[in-house]
Amino acid sequence: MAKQPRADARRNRARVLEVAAEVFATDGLSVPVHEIARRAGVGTGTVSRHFPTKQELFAAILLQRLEQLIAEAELLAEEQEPGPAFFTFFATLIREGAANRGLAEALAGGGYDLESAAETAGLDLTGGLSALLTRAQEAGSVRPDVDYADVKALMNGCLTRTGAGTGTDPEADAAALDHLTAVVCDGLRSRAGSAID
Amino acid sequence: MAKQPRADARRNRARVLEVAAEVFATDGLSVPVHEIARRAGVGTGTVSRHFPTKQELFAAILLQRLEQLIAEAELLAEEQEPGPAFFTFFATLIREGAANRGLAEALAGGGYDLESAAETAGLDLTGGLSALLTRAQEAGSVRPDVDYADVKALMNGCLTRTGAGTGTDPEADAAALDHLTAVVCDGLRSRAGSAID
Amino acid sequence: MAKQPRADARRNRARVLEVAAEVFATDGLSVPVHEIARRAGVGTGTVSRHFPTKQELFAAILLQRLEQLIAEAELLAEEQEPGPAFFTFFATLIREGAANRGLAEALAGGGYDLESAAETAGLDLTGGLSALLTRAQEAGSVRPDVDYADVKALMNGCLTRTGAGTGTDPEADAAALDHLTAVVCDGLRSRAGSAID
Amino acid sequence: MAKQPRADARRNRARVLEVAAEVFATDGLSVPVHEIARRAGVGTGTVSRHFPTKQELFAAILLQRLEQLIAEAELLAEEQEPGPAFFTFFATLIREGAANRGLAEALAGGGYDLESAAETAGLDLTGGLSALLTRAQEAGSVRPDVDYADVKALMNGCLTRTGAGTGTDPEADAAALDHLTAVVCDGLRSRAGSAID
DNA sequence: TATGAATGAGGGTTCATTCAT
DNA sequence: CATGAATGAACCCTCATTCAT
Repeated sequence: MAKQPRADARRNRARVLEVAAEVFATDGLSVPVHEIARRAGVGTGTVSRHFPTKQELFAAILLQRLEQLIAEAELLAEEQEPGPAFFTFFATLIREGAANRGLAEALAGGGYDLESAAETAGLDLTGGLSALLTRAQEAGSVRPDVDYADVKALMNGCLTRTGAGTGTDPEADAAALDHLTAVVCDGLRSRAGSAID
Repeated sequence: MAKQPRADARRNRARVLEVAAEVFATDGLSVPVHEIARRAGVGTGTVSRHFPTKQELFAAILLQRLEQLIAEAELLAEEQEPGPAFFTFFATLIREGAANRGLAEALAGGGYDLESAAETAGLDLTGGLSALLTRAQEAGSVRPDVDYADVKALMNGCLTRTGAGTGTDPEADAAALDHLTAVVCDGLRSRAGSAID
Repeated sequence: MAKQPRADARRNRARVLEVAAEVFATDGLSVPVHEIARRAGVGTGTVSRHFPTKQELFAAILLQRLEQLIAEAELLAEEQEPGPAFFTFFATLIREGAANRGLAEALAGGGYDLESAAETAGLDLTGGLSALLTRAQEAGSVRPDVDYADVKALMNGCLTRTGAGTGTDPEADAAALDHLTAVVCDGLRSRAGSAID
Repeated sequence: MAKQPRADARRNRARVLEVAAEVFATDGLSVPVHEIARRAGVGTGTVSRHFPTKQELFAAILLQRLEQLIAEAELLAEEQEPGPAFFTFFATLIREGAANRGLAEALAGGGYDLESAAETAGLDLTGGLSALLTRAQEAGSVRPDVDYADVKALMNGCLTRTGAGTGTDPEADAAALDHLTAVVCDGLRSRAGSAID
């Protein structure tokens, strides 16, 4: 059992995480580190000490969130029927991403390779979602010819809807996003053949 | 007899466009202008002469491509039934974007406002796709409760599938993309109600 | 007890100011920021940190000097008769500008809008000099048909005398400048009619 | 007698001179060479062929003007009394400079050493003005304790009045300039002692 | 450990001058 | 000769990272 870091160090680390999460969520991953330090009320050096690289800060933020999401996935897997579990989780991810610009950027692959970071960290979003997907497919709730990558792509697509609709009515945006989510879920459920008419 | 620009200038301009198109397609819109100049074997000033601003270089490349695509859209609108016209064009856009990281970034809105650039240039991708969509909906080939933004979002989503394709087997990637496209088209076609089961 | 900036930062800032003041005084406002950094023995980023913009560096140097000069003007206004107060201050400005190419450039309006920068900073050179002028005119020490712009122009004129002084004998230059200043002051004092004879 | 350049070359040279004179007069010496070529309807290479360096273009323009002015000075010297000759020429220079931003910049020493260029070219503005000045001083029309450099400085001063008054009423500007000129002439005429009151 | 100042490479753009056509 | 495209150094500014205090 490793020695605990000093209490103030732990507090600072937590504070940086908290602020960075907010800032990345609001403004995306390209916010200068400097800005995060400023808002957290610490020096830039403090950020760098805890997260030697901006990428590592991304990882800490995003993987932390991912971990919670995976936990939710597991809970859903236990508590609900395969179909609803999958669809609920899918919608959750989308709402999450819509509320979190940085997460959306990372999921879309822009400028930060979340997937491999997760893998390195031993997290398995892929696994969590994959498991839900597979079960839903086995239960016949989701068409069998889609895979994890497809689902992720559809999720990313939904997320770009939000990006575009800035400056208008946030409630309308949210409604439109929910509607699109529903449409996509419909598509995933449908068992139709797929010739192009 | 219009006054032609000098032959060597045309060659260089073409070379810059060609190289930039390649580089943007491969590496995205954030490659330094300097790098494009280097690969084209010209000085940075030469790039700036032909395209005074990086944005104008984007425009030259992307709008040229867009123009062709819009022409295709119009052709399809004339020659095919509403449904197939829409779905074919949708698939075309996706294949195009998948082969072109820069285009995909621009379509997704990251770092370059393609939409308004197109508008300025008198191009109307929105209009082209919108028209196809509306007609397909009127013909009953596409569910009536999706709009242009939804379609664009789904397109963007498909495009992120490629991004993830970790370079293993390009043919498999292309096949997977086509499959996803087909799935999405299915979804757009389905007339089902949309309760989350 | 106000929070002091760090000692080394203060030293560097001071060093940059000092070097920049020297360099601008000697070589004018068009010296590259890079050069100032080099001579100060710091990186370009250090200059930018303290003075985010070249203009702000100008401001820091010139307004500081201006502030002192305005204070002098106010002191003179209180302690001396209107005439001497005005003429002394006028001569002071000229000597100052003669020793400071950057200040002279800024006063002449070349490349940096000192006037409006001063206004923004709450400084009012115009006001200071204007007030002295008006009072001297009311006291009958300065001919009533000149205005602030005239005075400023005459000052600028005197300053170009130095510019020409081809480096031969600095003492002789200074003497010549003082003499010219005296001549101009004579002219401002004279009450004669002004037909061109 | 050297061989004449080709007729079209002579025409081009003349055209460039003409346009450059206009442009420098209007916009100052910092206009890009490119812009002059463009307005003259020639290639940049043509400008460079005739005037290998921007400085040489300055010289050609400004010295040509200077030559005319010197001729005027000589004419005045012959045809008028010493005093009026001097004052008239002085006023002429000022009006010239006020109408010619480039000339004013050069006279003020900003970015181009007109004086030494003139010397190199065998022109002697100094001489022309100096001669007028000396004669006027000998005739008792100008105070004896000013020299050529003083006069030039006063002229430059007058010229900065114009620079400042942009954007308002051009006629008022011209009137103010004439008034200032008259004031300065008064000062040059005055025989008063010059203690600072 | 925390700080935040220092660093310096890297970005896009401009322009006097050169040189192939 | 004329052309104007090509050049590339120079400019100012940004920011992730390092390191003296």
